[in-house]
Amino acid sequence: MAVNLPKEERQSQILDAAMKVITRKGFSNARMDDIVQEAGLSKGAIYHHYEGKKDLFLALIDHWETQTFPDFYSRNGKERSAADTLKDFAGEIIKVFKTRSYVFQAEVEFWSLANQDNEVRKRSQELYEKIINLFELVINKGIRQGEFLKVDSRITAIYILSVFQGINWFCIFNDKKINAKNYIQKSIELTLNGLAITKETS
Amino acid sequence: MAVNLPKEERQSQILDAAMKVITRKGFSNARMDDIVQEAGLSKGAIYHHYEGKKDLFLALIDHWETQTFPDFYSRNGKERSAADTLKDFAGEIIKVFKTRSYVFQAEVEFWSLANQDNEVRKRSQELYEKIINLFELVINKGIRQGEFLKVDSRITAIYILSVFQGINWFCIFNDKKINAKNYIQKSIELTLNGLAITKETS
DNA sequence: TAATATATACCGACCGGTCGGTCGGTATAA
DNA sequence: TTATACCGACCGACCGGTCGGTATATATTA
Repeated sequence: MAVNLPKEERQSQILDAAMKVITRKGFSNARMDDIVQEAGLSKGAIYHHYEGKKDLFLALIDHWETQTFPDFYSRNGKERSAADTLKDFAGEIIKVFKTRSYVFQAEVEFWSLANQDNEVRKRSQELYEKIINLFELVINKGIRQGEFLKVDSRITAIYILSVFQGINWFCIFNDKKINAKNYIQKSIELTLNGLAITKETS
Repeated sequence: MAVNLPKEERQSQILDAAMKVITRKGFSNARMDDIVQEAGLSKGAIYHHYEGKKDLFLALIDHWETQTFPDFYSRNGKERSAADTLKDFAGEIIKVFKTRSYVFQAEVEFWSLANQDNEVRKRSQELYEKIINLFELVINKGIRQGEFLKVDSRITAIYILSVFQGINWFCIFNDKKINAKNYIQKSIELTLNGLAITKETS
């Protein structure tokens, strides 16, 4: 029998296992027994910490938030220009893609389930609102400082979010012609080009 | 008992029903019996036309392609500029969103399942490659005619695809501040701004 | 310090509802 | 008469969840 661990550690262990299994097989095809096996624990252990499969998934959304972009929120430093901050974000995306691309596969699952379940929708939206707000902050700063055109910050934030989500293409499909890093780099260039008041020749 | 229909009509009827149920409940939660009921037929009828649930879903991908953007491919007329053609695409997206927004919800399901199943991945990618190729055609035309910067056409095509996919935000979540039409319009503006050689003041 | 009691963490065999798929049959068309 | 289309009761594998139990940690008492 596994030695008793502090609640937080054990739950983190379970969530990590759930993340692996669910991103690989999808929520519905992921059996609780798969997660049990991946975690190296037992059904009892998991049901001791979570009420059920859905509860576990909801916890996974929060877990995703805290784990995936730990450096995201600290990137909005005062000394950097808005454009540079957005480039930093792009760099973070590339970094995460290289080390933990399952992060993006998880997102696909979030969206799919958000479409079917109100609680998942609510939690997912809360998560994305935070990211959108962060983007808006940067965009508004860029506008204020005369760096960017006077665009609608929320629309533009969703725009950038969507462009970043495009990385999913490279997580799910096989693209032999271009790679994710290239996509993100060129994309952020294009976006900044569209936002900039004076056009840079690349 | 339902009157025998021509194969194509009956299959289309089944696929329409499957589309409705699957976009609402997701593939796994959609029961064959749900589809049976929605179609107003019987299990026997559906299993007569399709080998099983997965086979039905694969057929749905093809069905999606032919049904959703009937006007997409005809939009690339020679007389219109590349920018205008992209604007036309955006207009199509808005039109589809208004009349059949489930189309975009279906895409989320495609991506989710493509991540888990090779056949679904293959078919989905084939579908998207066609769209990407179409976009590339327009982008290359824009470059050739001195309208656009000399960007990588494939990356840019995926970029635009991603921006359009952003409409899913409005299909799945509740955005009280902005709407899908606005998003698409401003987005295509931003994108064209980024691509354009001479900057238009909006 | 050891013995005892209580609470918490963990185990895994088992249950029972669900749902994809089957198949013997009937209706319709050729 | 034959072939095709359609019907729907039924089967059984599968899997989320349960629960009686054991192990470990913590508190209490002698």
